[in-house]
Amino acid sequence: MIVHAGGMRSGSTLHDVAALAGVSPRTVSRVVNDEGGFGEATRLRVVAAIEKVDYRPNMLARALITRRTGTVGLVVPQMVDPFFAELVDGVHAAAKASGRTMIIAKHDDDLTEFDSVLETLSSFAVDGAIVYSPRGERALLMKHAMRGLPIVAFGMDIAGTNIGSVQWDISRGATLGIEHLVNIGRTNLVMLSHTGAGTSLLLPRRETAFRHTLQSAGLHFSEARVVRKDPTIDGGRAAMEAVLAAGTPVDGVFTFNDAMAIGALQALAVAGLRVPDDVAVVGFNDIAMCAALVPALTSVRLDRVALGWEAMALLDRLRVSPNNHQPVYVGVELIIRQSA
Amino acid sequence: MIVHAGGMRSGSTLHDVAALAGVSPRTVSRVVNDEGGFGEATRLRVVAAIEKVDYRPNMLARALITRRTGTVGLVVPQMVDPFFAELVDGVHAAAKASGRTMIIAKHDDDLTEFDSVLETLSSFAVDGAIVYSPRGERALLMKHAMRGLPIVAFGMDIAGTNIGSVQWDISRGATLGIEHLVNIGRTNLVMLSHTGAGTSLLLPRRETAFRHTLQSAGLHFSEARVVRKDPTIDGGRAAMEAVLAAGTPVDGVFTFNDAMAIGALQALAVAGLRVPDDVAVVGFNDIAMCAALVPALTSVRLDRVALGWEAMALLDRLRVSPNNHQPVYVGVELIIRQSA
DNA sequence: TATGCCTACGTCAACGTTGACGTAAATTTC
DNA sequence: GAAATTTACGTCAACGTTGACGTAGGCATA
Repeated sequence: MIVHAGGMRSGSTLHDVAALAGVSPRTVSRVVNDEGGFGEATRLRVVAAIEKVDYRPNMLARALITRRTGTVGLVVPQMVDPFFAELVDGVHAAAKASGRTMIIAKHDDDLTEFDSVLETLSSFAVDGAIVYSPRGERALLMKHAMRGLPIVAFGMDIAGTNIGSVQWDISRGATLGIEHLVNIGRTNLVMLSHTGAGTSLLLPRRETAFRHTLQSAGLHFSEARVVRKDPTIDGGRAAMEAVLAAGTPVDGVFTFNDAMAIGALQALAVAGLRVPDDVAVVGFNDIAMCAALVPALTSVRLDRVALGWEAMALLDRLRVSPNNHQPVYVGVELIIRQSA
Repeated sequence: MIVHAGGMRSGSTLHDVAALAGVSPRTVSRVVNDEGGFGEATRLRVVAAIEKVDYRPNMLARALITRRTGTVGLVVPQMVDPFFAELVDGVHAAAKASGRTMIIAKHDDDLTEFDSVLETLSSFAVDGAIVYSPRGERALLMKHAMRGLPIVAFGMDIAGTNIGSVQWDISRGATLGIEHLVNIGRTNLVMLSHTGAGTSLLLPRRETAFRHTLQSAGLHFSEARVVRKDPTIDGGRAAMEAVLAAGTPVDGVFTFNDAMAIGALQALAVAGLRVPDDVAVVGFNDIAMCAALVPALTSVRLDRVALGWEAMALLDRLRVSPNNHQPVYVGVELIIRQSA
């Protein structure tokens, strides 16, 4: 069958190019992959032929043999929370810089969905997966890692064959935020925390830091100073309202995340309290919106770009030697704005 | 080579299963795909063997032949804007319900990145792509569609072989929002719009609706009543401040999107104006956060779940017959809350 | 009883590419 | 100038799966 000159077929192959250039498909492959082992004149003919038939390599066929695709998978619970959306951006930047394409998947904190997502990535032969596990789930991670998928997990201590982790030092971040409240002279601190203490691995560290920092500052800690609600704007507002309604004296608030801080700001405004004059507020995560709030929110920044880089680098190391990789920690930093 | 009984190999194949079950690989394939043409006793042996060697079909090999993967690609500019994050959710729900897995990619409004993303999806043989094109770019869409990738584009009028579109009736949505301001007795309306009028296809419709609605309500329209800034919180705040600084009389504000509305609320609060008593505000898109604001934001809701469904359904129709598909419109609705 | 059809498989090639290996000609080395 | 090496290719098989087709045996039908 003759390839119609200049015609755009739905898919041309190495064979089409080879026929047109008068060489073997293997040589075309060498040119495409720049393997060397071909002459300049040949290269030019092949390149011209590739152009003419609009040849694109078939990743499926290639990956079937090489078992590599130049693609990394990123798995997050969701993207509606800007924290994860910005995390995606950080990893995406790192992937792009290292010449890889990235495909994203979400699991909505559903274990079945999570499993099937890892399965899909695995069956597409991605070079590795960077994963924010639902509720710190480990078993499924281990399973897929053992089957041969290199995995970097966020925010959890896990290690083993084909698996490593990248984390922020949450405790230190929380301590930074709380110490700042102490340093600016606040003595009646309250923490607005996350209901699901038992299910999130990240949670207890912030509360622990709160307790310890208060104690080492010589301030009184009591359980009444920790209020737990949903980690949302509404949850933050409700928590702040509860604190005010209970009459707890308060001049400083530290929140589980920025959404709760936004809710707290709302409740304080409604109550006629000024921020930071009457009450100082420190958020956590430093989502982009923090800077656009009135007053702009002081928050603990978790460096998402650095996290993306470290995750990508760890993935590379896993592919070289799949074992014995220590958790990697990336920087946290307090961004001081108007609210505290 | 003998398969070690019960051993977990990095990848078992149809051949391993077949050897263990004492049948041909083709028969195992029939069982796996439930094609029929096998006896119950055979099926049981095969299933047991699959279990024992932990067999997983290799999607690459399968897709290489069938050219189908049961996977759809979703391409969006970014996910930091909650509007897109919620769009992802809508499509994801539809994909899940129709038994497909979804992979997501982002292009950051970069044409090169956009091209390479479509290339990647194409080379992974996704069954189709659902795409929010950067700045309404058409040529690249047509190119990839012509090469055989079924594409559903969001929010732009486009049709052709392997390509169709799904849209909201932006004009109607804008009209709903503006008429609401008129209906509650506001006569001095202002629109906070998007700077990049020339580059976004969606933009002019809202401004046109603003002009037409004012005129048909017998209200005075002047260019001074449209202020254009970045479609962000900061942009919205700046635009609102500009309106107030100019001394333009205003008791109703319609914004390009919710982020700008949030900025407007901030500026109004700083200026000591009450919402909605002094100034009513209507946003656009109805991102989830609208309900959590104080005051809760009245906004034009674009049904993202319905959009996901329609996109998925259109993709199916494209696969059956690749031509002559009219743009599909999905509902818009005004959600009235406290701000107007 | 011969014919036709259905069931339950097996065989073989193909999808598009790359790894392993072979080889003739050109080039370098001693 | 013969031997060794390198260059520039080609050939063949394999990756793991499915489509197309073949076939032996069982069963119903004429």
